[in-house]
Amino acid sequence: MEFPNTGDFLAGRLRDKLGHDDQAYIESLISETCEAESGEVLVSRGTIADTSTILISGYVFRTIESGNRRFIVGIHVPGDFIDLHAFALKRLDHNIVASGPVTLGIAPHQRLRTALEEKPRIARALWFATLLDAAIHRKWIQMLEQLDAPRRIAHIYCELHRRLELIGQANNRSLRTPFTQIDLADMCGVSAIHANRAVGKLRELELAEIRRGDLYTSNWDAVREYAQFDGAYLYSDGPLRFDQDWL
Amino acid sequence: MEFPNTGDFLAGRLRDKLGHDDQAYIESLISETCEAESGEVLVSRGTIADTSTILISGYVFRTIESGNRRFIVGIHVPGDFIDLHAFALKRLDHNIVASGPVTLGIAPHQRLRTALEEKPRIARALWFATLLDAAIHRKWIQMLEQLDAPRRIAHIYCELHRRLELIGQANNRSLRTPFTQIDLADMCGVSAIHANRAVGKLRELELAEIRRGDLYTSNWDAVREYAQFDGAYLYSDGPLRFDQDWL
DNA sequence: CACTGAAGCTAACATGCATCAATAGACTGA
DNA sequence: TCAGTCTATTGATGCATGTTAGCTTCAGTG
Repeated sequence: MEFPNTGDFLAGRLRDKLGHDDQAYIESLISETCEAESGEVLVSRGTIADTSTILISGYVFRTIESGNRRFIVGIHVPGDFIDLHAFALKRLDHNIVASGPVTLGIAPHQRLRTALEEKPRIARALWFATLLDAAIHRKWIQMLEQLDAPRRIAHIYCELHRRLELIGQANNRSLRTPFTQIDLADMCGVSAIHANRAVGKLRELELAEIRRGDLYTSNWDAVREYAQFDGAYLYSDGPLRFDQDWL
Repeated sequence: MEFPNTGDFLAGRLRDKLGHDDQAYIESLISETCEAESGEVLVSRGTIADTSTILISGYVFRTIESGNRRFIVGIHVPGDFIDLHAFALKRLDHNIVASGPVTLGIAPHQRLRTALEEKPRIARALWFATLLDAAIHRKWIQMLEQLDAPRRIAHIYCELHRRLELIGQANNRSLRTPFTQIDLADMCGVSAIHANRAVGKLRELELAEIRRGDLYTSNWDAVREYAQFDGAYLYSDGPLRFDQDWL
């Protein structure tokens, strides 16, 4: 299986936590890749699947529909397993939707099952990945409890920037996404109009300019301070040393 | 190891998903039990632990301190593993605090390690438990994005009621907790004054009376409808049939 | 080129919530 | 018993955000 930049981004969040051979093994779980268009529902709530999916390029949202409105409860960047839960829980409690064009890797559950049997370190790595998802969820909860709309938007971009950094795809001056202001509103739990005001406020404060989802800034540090961003929850400070501590 | 009502509540969220022998095995992971008082910090952010903890009785909060305010990002009921992450992540990104007096079971990581080696079904059950935590987190995110303060409070009580039901500790007419209005405020991301008004609104609407954390209602269905509560995200509809599907 | 639809933007008014101030009740310890 | 503290409660005021409406900008596309 050939990838755009093999091994560098795949299992991105496990970077430094797995050896090169383990990363290659995870890549071997993928039976095929496919493309999807913006807005396409990749995994539907309630569907019972026999494959799981790795995001290779682009962004996807985890969304929950409720009362004819959509809420975004999470975002994924390349290298993330986006529906590993489907493997253990069988069905998902939410939808997974492409934001912009995406490339996906398909991992049949059969291969995952074999991997869990034969490679305990892989099993722990996958568990770690789901724990990291939970840690990110907790941060979002706190963010929603604590921050006003402009800060929420800034925080979301700070988190994405850090996560892209971890897979070597971050840029010093900008962060390109296909997000609309409606998407930002659905992430922050505010109206689209208010998301627009919040974007305007970041511009007015000369912290960042957000145009069609792309964020431009000359001072990421100032943005991070404004959003009270502390990336410790991403557990990206070096290896977890599974080998010594586990099994 | 003897428990108040052995096997009935422990690994409560795995109820129906594990056989009796597996439940007994999980109980055997506990080396000792201990008590703690209200407000006691059971696990501190950043601490490196070599044990994990099961909640046997009482309630605990997951809290994040930020800007000299406390935010509650999750609640646990008896039967929950409260710091299983500490086993895989080594350190936690948040604190765990007792709400009211609690009884805890201590599971040394050494025993967990052995369990993961020897009992793949236990490993999957623990993974399932952490996935369920993540699903609950996602629901909280949606709740914070969608609902106003009175509905958030109602939703939190609905969730707790359902989770207590799953361990056979729910009551038709009431739900007893040691939560203060300040606790409710910290869960909902509103001020304590506004939490008071939200509680007042539930009273005014004759949906529920909340006094010193205890909720009394004659109509849980009405409360659930008001909070737009749908418990599907708790994955409590029968066994997952690990045996057939996994390994 | 004009048309079209989606996205971005703005204004005006209504509501949710924060904040400050003040009070009352409940528990605790001297 | 009393004082002190935590919790619950209420009113007044201002900011944050929702809602409705209408407008502009821009990227297709005919």
